Amino acid sequence: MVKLFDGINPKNREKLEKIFETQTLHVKKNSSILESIHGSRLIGYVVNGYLQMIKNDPNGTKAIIDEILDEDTFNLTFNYNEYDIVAKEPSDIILIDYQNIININDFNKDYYLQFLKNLLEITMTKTEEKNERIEILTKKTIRNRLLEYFTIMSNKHGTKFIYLPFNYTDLADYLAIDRCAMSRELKNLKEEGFIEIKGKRITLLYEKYSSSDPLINI
Amino acid sequence: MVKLFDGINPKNREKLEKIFETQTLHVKKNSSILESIHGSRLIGYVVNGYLQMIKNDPNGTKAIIDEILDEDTFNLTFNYNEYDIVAKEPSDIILIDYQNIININDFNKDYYLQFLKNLLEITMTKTEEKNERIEILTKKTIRNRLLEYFTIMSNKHGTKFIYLPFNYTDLADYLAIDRCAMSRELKNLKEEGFIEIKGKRITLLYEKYSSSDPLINI
DNA sequence: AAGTAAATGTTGCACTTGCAACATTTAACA
DNA sequence: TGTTAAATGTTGCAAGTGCAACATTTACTT
Repeated sequence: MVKLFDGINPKNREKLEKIFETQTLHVKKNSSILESIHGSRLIGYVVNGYLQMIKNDPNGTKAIIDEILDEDTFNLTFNYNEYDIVAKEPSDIILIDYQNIININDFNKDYYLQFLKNLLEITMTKTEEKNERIEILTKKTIRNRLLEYFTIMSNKHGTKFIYLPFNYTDLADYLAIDRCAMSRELKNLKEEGFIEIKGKRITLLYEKYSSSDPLINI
Repeated sequence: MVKLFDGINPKNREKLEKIFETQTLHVKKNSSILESIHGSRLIGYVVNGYLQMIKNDPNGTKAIIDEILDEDTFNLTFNYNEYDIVAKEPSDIILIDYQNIININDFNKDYYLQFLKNLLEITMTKTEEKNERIEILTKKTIRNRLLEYFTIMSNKHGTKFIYLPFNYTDLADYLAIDRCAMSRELKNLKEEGFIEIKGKRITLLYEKYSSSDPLINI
């Protein structure tokens, strides 16, 4: 997985940060970064910590739009749509105004080009991740969403073991289903012998899954 | 909306296409492009036409992952996840192997930089669009999905009139809901006086919408 | 270690929605 | 223009799920 400053030595990275006029942010757990930022489009780089891009409904429903882990990058645009970035863990972030990246025209240092390519690569990968997310959310039943999620995770890491990257409450939010109903369905899947659960480790006991055919047990 | 070759004159565009070894594709209506491509990661540019990135479930459920209109750009990666690109209208496409874009190192022509910036800009905007999609799919009821979609479209164009970019069958697929159930709910919304429907033109009759509060009529 | 908050497990019930089956309208095309 | 296909409208019903309310476990905090 490419990171934002890959292939750029510390000295050149420092130069870049100066040119971009980056600002550094230390965010406490459970606090938002919205009040401490300005600009119309920002690139954020998480040095360490864990962020969530969320959209709060007035009715209390929390939609997890994106999750941003260590050394990950996100972009935030301020328009008609208001998202919030909340630190689930204490986080250190670097913020760059997108315009400062783009407006550099005759700066033909190779590390600037490298930076652009990194950012492009990261953004494209992000798009693919979002495609997967969309694919999951397209499933109509809780069972199919869970199985689709498991299958994707399993394929991604090439093993039948899945370590959930977040807790079950957040997983329910991520899959956009009711936590209690999810809990019920996980129990069903366990009892029917399709999965095994030990804390945040889930083992897939089925060979192949398609949402139409019955599951094939091994 | 930035397009892939914006700010690049025809002569330089031609040079770029040569260096990138682009291939041109003419796709008939309702046919897939999967069989005619190779590479591990592709950038596609739709000269004219209309494409859909879809994921077919064995049970016949069609998930619309992305829709690609005229002069739009998409990226396609071949990994564990198999998507299909289908032309809903006869389309002309330019395909570029992503590696050919990235592997150019000491080519410091300004139009190459411009191209990279365009691609970056487009990809970021794409990410935001997918965020909106995710936001919609996060809603748990048909009514809320419809209203969220309408609100986003309305805000985007700054008017209370919405012209659906596709037919109702596809809209249902896009919102990942049953077409019949959607038809039923649209009827309800009409009868309750929240919207007005004339073909593919929908007029919003409410001032503000939040999925918790009751709708405010005007 | 005690006390509090957060996360997880459980279950009944009302309601929404997917599904199926069919009618009707509109579009496509020879 | 007539014929066929596609899109849209309608509705009963069974099934799945959100919601609420609560029990229990685990994680924090001082």
